[in-house]
Amino acid sequence: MIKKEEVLEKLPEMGRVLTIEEREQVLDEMQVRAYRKNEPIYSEGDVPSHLLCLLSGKVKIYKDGYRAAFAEENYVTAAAAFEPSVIASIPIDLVRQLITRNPQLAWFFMHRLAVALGRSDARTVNLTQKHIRGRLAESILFLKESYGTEEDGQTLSVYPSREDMANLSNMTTSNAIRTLSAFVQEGLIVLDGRKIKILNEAALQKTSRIG
Amino acid sequence: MIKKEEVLEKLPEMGRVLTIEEREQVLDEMQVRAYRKNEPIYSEGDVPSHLLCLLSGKVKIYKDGYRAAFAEENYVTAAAAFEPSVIASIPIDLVRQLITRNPQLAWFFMHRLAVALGRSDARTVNLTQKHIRGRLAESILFLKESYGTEEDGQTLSVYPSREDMANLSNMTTSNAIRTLSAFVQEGLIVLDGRKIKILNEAALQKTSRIG
DNA sequence: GGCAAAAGATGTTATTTAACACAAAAACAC
DNA sequence: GTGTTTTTGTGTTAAATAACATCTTTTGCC
Repeated sequence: MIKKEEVLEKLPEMGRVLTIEEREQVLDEMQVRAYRKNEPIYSEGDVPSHLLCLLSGKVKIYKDGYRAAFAEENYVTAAAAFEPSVIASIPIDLVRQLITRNPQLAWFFMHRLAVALGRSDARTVNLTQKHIRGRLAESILFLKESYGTEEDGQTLSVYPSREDMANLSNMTTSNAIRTLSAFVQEGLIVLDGRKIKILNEAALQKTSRIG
Repeated sequence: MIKKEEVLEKLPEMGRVLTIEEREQVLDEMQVRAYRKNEPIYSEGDVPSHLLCLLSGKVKIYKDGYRAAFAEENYVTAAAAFEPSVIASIPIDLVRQLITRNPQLAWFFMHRLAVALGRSDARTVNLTQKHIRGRLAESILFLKESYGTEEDGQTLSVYPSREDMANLSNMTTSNAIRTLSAFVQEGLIVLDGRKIKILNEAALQKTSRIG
C-alpha cells in the first residue's frame, strides 16, 4: 500500500510550487495506483480526464503523456507499464483550478510544454536530417540522458529490445541490430544481451552529429 | 503609421481574455513595427525578450515563434519577413505579469503550446513515416489549412518556391519539382509559376495518407 | 534592352535503406 | 524436458531518394 503523504514528496517539481492547502487538496482528490509489467495505462482514443504523474517504475509511451489533457484532445497514443510502476492521477479539473489560483503552477506547466516543444522539433530534425548511424547514436545518448546509468556510469539503466531501439531511431529492426554491431566493432559500445554499455561517449556524440 | 488602438483588436485570440486595464497596459508597453520584405526579424542565438505577434503579412520562420521565450532558451532559428509585415512585440516580463494575474491568459498559452506540441509530433510522423509523394501532398494541404485560398477556394494564397516546398516536405528541390509535375499529370493540382491550384483535394488527401 | 543571377526542369548515377528470407539463440509455456 | 514463440543475427535483393550534371526559363538590376 502506498501512503499518499509520501507521494506528494515525489511529485517531482510540481509539489514545490503548491501551498500547504493546495497540497492537501491534491492529496485528497488524487488516486495512486500500481501497475504490473505490461499493464495498459491508457489507450489510443481515450479521453484524458486526469493528469498522470509517474512516481516510480518505467512506462513505455508511444508519444507523450501530459500533453493531451491540456490540448483538450483525445490520446493519439497508448501507454503501458514497461516494468512495475506507480502512477498518481489528478483530475484535470482540479489541475485547472490550481492553475487558476496559483500562477507559479501555470508557469511551471507552460515552461515544461515549451521545453517539450523544443525537444520535439529537435527530434524532428534528428530523425529527418541524420542517417542511420547518427540516429542510433543519438538514441543511445538520449536514453542515457533520460534514464541515467548504473553505478559504473556507463551502462544504461534501461534495457530496450532491438526493436525498441529501431522504433526510437526510426529504422528497421535489422538495421538497428546491424548498426549496434558496427558500434561494438568500432569500440563505441559493448552489448550484453539488452544491456548497452557506453565505452566512448565522445565518439558516440561525434557519430550522432556527423553519422 | 499604425494606431495602437487598432492593433489590440487584431491580436488574435489573446486580446479577448484581457481586462480593460490589462489591454491598456499592453498598449502602453507594446512596440509595433513594420518590416519590409526579406527584412530579418530575429536571428539564431538571439535572446528572446519579447512575445512577437504577427499582425499582418507573412513571415518565414524556420522553426517557431512564440516558443523560445517561454522555454527560456535562445532562438535556435531565424525569421524574416516573407512579404511586408507588421509585428507587435510585448516584453516577456509584462506577459509574465499578465499571466500571473490573469489565469485565463495562462490557459490560453498552455492550450496553444499543447496543441503545437501535438502538431510537432504529428509532423515528425509525417516526415519520417511517409514517402515523398505523401509528404508533398501533406505540405500542400498544410499550406491550404494554414494560409487559406484565394476567392476561387482552390488556389493557395501563398506562393512558395520549389525550394520552399522541398524544405517543408524534407526532400531535395529536384524531387519537389518532379513530384509536383507528377501531381499535375495526375490531375491533382495545376501549377502556374508558384501558384498552386488544388483540383482534387480528396485525391490529395488520399495521396497524403497512402503515398 | 541586355546581362547576370536565381529558379525551375529533367535525365543519369550512386547511395542509402527497406524488404525479405532464413537461421540461430533465447525466453516462455506446459 | 520438449515444443513453441519471440528475439536476435546475417545475407541478398529491390526500392526510394539524394547527388550531380546540364539545360531552360524567369527574375532582378543597371
